[in-house]
Amino acid sequence: MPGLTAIVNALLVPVFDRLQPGASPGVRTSERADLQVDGALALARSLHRAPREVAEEIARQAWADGLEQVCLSVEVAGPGFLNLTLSDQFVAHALGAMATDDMLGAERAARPVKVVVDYASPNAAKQMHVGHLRSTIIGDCLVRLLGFVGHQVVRENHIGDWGTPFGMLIEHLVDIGEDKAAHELAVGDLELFYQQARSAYDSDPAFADRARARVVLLQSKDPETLRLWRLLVDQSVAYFDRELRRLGTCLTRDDVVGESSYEPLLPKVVEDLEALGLLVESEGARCVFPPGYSKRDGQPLPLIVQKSDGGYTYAATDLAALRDRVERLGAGLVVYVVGLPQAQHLGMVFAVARMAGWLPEGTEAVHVGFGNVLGPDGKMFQTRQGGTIKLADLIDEAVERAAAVIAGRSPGQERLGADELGEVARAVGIGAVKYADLSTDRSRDYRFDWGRMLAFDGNTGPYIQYAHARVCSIFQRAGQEMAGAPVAFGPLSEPEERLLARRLLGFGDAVAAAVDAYAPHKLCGYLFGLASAFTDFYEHCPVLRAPDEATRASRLALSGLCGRVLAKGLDLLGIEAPRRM
RNA sequence: GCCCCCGUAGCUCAGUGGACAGAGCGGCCGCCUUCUAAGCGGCGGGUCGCAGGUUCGAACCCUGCCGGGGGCGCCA
Repeated sequence: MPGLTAIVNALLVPVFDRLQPGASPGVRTSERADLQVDGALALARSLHRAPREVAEEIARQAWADGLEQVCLSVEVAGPGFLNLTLSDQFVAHALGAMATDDMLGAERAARPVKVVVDYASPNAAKQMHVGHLRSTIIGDCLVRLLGFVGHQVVRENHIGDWGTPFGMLIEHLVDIGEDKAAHELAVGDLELFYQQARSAYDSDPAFADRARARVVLLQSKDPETLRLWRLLVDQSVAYFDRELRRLGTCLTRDDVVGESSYEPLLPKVVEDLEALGLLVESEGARCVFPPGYSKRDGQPLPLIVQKSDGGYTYAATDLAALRDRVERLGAGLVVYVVGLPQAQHLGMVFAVARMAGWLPEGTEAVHVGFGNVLGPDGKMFQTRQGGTIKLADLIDEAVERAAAVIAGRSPGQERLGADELGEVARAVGIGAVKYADLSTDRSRDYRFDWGRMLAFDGNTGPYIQYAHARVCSIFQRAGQEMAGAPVAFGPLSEPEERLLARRLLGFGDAVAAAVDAYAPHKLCGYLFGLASAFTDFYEHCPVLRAPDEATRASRLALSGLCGRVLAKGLDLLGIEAPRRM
């Protein structure tokens, strides 16, 4: 279903086209009117005419062309803007159409493709931390958004399960014994395991020698080494699965496609690069030099695919993965939810893939980068001791803090039972963490602050959830299901009804904006505006005690649609919407 | 030295070509016999890092500079 701006835009395009082919009406939402049209100003310039005069002419012609069907009035304002006031009938009609649309007014992708989303990507035998949390939360939201608008989404959790670190990890496993190692990994004590392996490697030359020898065994597919490696990876994956499940993500064990999966493809990547004449041997390493990248000294910067010792680099793995996703899976778009420091590396990988023809015309690879997670002090988010914050501890703390806030609610209201309180605390705590991450521009560093993310005021998860719970409360008192809310929207005579209606009709545009820019925060911003508009409406417009039956039905319809949009919006963010809080 | 990201109210952040730059928090003042006051309204608060340029119009685009962070050959 086309959005509101699209409908009005379509009405105006012929008028603009007549004055100058291709001119854009520039319809947008506005604080001064239901919709605003900016295009007359730009048009006036290229026609060398007075802007207000052009605006008047457009208004007249558009009115005759059918704008009358949807608008109560069109006014020329300021230097030449058109302010549109939509007619009540049209707003009511649009709301009705939205309420009966299973996309709630969002538009399907014009060209649906298979999209691979590469996200989360923790390292086997290593703790998951806040960096993985960001990738996971943002990636999961994009998976939901892209799927919602009709793309076929393939999730890939590209875990680090191959390479030189596994020599020392396997030797450490051998040293402490398989049973003990399995136990440590199973209970999620990966930090300890990794650090011990690391320190043995750094301090014990004999251990380091064994570790290096083990890498060779692993690469030559020695059966016993592979068995031990498998043990490490399986335990790690089981641990990741538990944490990701608790977080409430779309990722499952089936989505784990580790670096090792691409290992068999690496020789062919290098062979083919060589056959294409792209491979250059430099200082013993085998490299590709994509144009546009340079080193400190201004010389071309290589993407090293094979080291001088014959080992493959992660550039080779990334190339193999990208190639596999396009060639075998048939991906038209591959999205990498990876930290911003990887921008140059991924840019080079994409460039080389293009040069090699592995990323043909019409297919696209996108780096959806993100900034660091900072602590409340503005420095890297760490424990007081300077250690990594475990994802599991973070989730525990979120749920505990949410429970404390919920338990401290003002007296005189219905108390939640212990079971429900636990469930709500889980939804609110985890939702707060996710929302805080998603609600700011992902390319910036973001400051992790418990107090702010769990506040019930402002652009927070709990605030949106609370607005939804209030809608549910109305329906509970009315003895109705929200899903079965009326879809007949009345006159909307109060300003708060009107504003709520306008905000509701913006859902499709908000989804499109978030998808187009891979920017979840645009959806968050929309939901905050909607929740605010609902709260305003709720304060000023009694629903169940409305003055008359028609108003009551209309307000119930508005509430119901709002509740559904809030729930859907939260769902797209990967956040639950409890019915009571 | 080159490249990338960031710089907006005391704080945390929206806004990336359109009308007087917005929100939340914090501060001050109001609002609960009324569908959840976990809320709402009001007041105060900004040379949009600096300087040029393009444009009818710039926080937004271009150039230079300042400040913070990151990257720049065999770790991933």
